Amino acid sequence: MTLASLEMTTDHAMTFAELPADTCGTGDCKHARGACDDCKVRLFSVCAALEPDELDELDRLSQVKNYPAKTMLFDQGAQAGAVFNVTEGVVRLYKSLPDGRRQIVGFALPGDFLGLAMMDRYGVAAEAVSPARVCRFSRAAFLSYVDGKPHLLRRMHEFAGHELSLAQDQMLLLGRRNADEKVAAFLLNLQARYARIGQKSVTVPLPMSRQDIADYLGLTIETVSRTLTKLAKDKALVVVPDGVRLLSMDKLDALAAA
Amino acid sequence: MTLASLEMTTDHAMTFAELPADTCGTGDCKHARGACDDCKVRLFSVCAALEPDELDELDRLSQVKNYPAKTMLFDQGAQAGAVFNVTEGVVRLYKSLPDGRRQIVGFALPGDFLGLAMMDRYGVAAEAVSPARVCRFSRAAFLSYVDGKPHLLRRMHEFAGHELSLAQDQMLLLGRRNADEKVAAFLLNLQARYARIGQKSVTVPLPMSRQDIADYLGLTIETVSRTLTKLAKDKALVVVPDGVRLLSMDKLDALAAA
DNA sequence: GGTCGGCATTGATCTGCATCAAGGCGTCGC
DNA sequence: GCGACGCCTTGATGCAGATCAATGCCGACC
Repeated sequence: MTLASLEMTTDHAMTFAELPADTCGTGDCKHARGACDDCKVRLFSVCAALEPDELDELDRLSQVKNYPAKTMLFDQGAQAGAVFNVTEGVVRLYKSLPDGRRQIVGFALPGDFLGLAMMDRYGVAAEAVSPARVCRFSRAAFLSYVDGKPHLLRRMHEFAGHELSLAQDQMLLLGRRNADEKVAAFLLNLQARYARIGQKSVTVPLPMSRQDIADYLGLTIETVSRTLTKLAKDKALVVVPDGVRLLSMDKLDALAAA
Repeated sequence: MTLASLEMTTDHAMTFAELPADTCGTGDCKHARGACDDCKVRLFSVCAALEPDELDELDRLSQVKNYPAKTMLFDQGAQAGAVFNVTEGVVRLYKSLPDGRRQIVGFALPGDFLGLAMMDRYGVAAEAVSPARVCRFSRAAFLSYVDGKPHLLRRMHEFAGHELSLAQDQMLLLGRRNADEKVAAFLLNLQARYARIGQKSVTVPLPMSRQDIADYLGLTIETVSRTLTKLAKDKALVVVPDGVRLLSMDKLDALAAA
């Protein structure tokens, strides 16, 4: 249900502090009581492990926050002051090298949790790709909340295990697949993730830029573009504004599977 | 302290069953009472979270098992019948594509735990690189043991978070680094891991084959060989039998950092 | 409505690593 | 001792994808 989103300390030297998150008063922050009740992603997220009264308690800790596209939720290496549950929009998680090369390690969709590992520093940076809404919890508060709720910890561990599995799939993709296979696998993967959160369709929205896709697949923007054009020529898909329509699952599956 | 070792279900179709593990009577299996007491890796492993009496209990669940080089501990997609703590030797964890392409997602060293995620199927295959000794626990028994020990679950979650961080580092390496950088980062990483388990040295043993290194770094065996030769020409290291001696941390660091 | 800037596409060329090929070297079995 | 095999190194060549460059497209802003 998720893509890479565990945050934790790494051995690397880190820079920057967490961006100011308490912008209450600017209108994009609410201590929204009862927000959990009609939360669209609750059943997909870690919160599904909680009893109603526990959910109420969590509700009181949460803060709904909106991030416009291209704004940063937190930076790689910053003190981890908060954990997040994405409820709307798409967030990119990435690591960068000093010379600017960037690897996107995952796109977080609604229902995904950022900060699963509850470590004291973020291991990746997170930026809104499209306008995003999140449920924000102070890390300290969330930590003491989890303490004494083994079933929640268990669920978070399950999520973490799933994250790692996806990370390992991505390693296989990055290390051993060619451009066609990478792009096909990416599109089918994204389609399956949309389906799981209730958006089943052969039209796959691509809110992220070609550069983002390239940085996720270990390619260049030109290769992504050419590959999409080639797949379109082969009638495997059609490129539409802000997305693709998948025409031949057979052809795409064949590429993605191997 | 670890490399990729969480095991879990993936979305892929899987084949094979777990290999027969109960070969007691052949001499490579012991229900060794008290094995934990003089365990060399206890303080590095998840077990360090346990109280003496808890350790005794765990001891009774454990089974010491030896795997000769090149034997398989478990296969990708098999029912996860057991979890493991590596105590000696090196284990490779990998995923394969139908056409035989292989990606090693991690090398497990003494202290590393295999099956952290406690899912019902293994997401990767595991094979001994060098003769390996492990502490084996039936998954069901371990699961009920962990149940009611939140501090152990917490520690396993910490390990899982660390694993994911390493996986994300590896994604950056696979997607965005060139051959020189990959090899340098690999060697420094391995050296640091040996140091943490008490083997601090500028001579880094390489028990795995060039093919294994290539499959870990997303390269070919020839490129790994040429890169080592080149680094040796540059006086950054010397290739020695079954390993390398690191001569210039500066040069290697410069490559590995970026 | 026009210009500007960001993003995507397409073409030409280059290059890092893969592929193909040939030995070298150490170890094992007989 | 020596042939065979596995593993590694080295060299020659090829190619997938990177790089360089030009153009198109569209929405924002004045």
